[in-house]
Amino acid sequence: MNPKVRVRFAPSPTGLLHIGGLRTALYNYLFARHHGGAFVLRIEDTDQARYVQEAEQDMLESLAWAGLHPDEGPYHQSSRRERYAMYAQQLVDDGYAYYAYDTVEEIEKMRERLRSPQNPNPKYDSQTRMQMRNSLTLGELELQELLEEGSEYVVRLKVPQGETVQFEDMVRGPVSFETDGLDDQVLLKADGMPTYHLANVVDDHEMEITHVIRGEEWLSSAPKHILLYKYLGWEPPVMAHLPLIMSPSGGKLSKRKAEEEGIPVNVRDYRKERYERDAVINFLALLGWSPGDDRELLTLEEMTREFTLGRVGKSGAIFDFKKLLWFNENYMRQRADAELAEELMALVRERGLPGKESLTEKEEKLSGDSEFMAGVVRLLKERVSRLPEFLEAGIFFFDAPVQFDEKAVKKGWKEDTPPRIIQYRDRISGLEGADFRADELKRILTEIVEAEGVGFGKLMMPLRVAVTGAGSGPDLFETLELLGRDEVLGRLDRALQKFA
RNA sequence: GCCGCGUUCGUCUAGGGGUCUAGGACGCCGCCCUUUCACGGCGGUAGCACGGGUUCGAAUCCCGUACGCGGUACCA
Repeated sequence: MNPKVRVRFAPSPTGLLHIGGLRTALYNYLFARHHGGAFVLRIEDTDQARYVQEAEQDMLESLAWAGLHPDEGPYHQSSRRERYAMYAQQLVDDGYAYYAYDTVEEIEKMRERLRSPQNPNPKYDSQTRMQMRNSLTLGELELQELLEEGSEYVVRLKVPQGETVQFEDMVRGPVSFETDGLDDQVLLKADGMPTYHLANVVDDHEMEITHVIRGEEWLSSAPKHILLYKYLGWEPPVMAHLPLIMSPSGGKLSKRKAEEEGIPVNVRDYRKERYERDAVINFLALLGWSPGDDRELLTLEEMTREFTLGRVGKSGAIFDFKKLLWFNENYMRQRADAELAEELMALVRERGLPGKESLTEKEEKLSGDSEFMAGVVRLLKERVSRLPEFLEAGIFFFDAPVQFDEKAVKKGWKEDTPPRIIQYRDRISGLEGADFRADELKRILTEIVEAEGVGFGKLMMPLRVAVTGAGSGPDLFETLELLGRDEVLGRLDRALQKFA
């Protein structure tokens, strides 16, 4: 336990919370909780052009859904601009940064001029800065003039030449960069907003963040941050760069790729599709981390107890959707039927039944009957992976089948079938209320097939097709019981007519 | 191109010099259970990227190659 530990999750509100972002948040959360420290939420809204209105709300809701409750925040960088400007000025005053007046066109011109096969992306760096228009190259007078004109400028970090920046990454071990490979990063943009680099360093310091746990895409900019801490006279936090979540086809799991491969990418989608919260968390935790033994199903508490950065892997992890489903099945089956039924009912209220424009009175009544819905859950629980699938797999519970599985019909409905169905129909039609039970229904069927001297399937198969439209499904007698006598009789009559 | 990071079954991973003829999980395949389908049980398939070292001994340490990924913006 180290109560001094403070970590932050710092998403930028440029879109909905990404599933990879949730994992980063989770690892931060687990680390903080493991050490009894604080988990801080900070919104990095320094890019006004890419700001998305609903993003922040979504982050908050998604984090809450995931159960990752921040101890502090959300803090907003947009409301702290004076701080950044102040430190940027300090850096300039101390000679670690400078004003640059180059327009984007001028920079682009420089790039075009220097671009070559060997150097496809020329940088604004110690090699080129003396050829640009900045406070290092411009004369006193010219500078004065620009200032008076109110010309736009940015503040750039003056990266030193020939130095090596080294730091210890908690996931990767020692990492080092040559400053010659770094560019003179813009710290303060022309609109007065800081870039991520300045803002995150200032905030992490002022918010007393002890450990920066973030995605590997930040590894390359870490040396710039280390430099900034040094120039600002601050102790840098411990860094930990997490491996990326990859798409099955390779590469970072981007929105486009994920969607192409049928993987929901926004946490909101998981909420909407009613994935089990614990399943998503458990799955994400194990995507890049392991408790060190063979356990796979872990509670948040267990994960918290076991979590250390040392057990986080170094290589990217491919998002295995099937494994997520396995976790989802596991957690879903642990829940009570009644509870799942409640959720299912809410789902129906929200989006109706699959394939139906609107609900009929009967559908309305059935889907609002918690006992009936719990029955649907009970019969289908071992056969579906996600909550909405109860509706898809159990649509026949609400209405007599319209479509009949052709193969099942062909296989099960023979010449001699109708008389047996009629026989069964007549027998069960005599069952009153409470007698219309699975065991009784099975007994009667057994009697008939035995009397006829045929196998169970001879009657069961056509019966199932007639009632559900499919060749397979949950226990037939339980299904009949749940459907109720009148409904079953009606369906049998319809089928008899249809296949006559 | 340059810089950085990485590389154990198809996938997620355990493994941190001998106990590894490399363990678990998902997936896949088969068998059992069940006169359906699932669930469950049992079993199987499959991997240390490659090449050099170091060492009595290397999946484990070092170097190189290959491949992958990330970065290379007044985006985060």
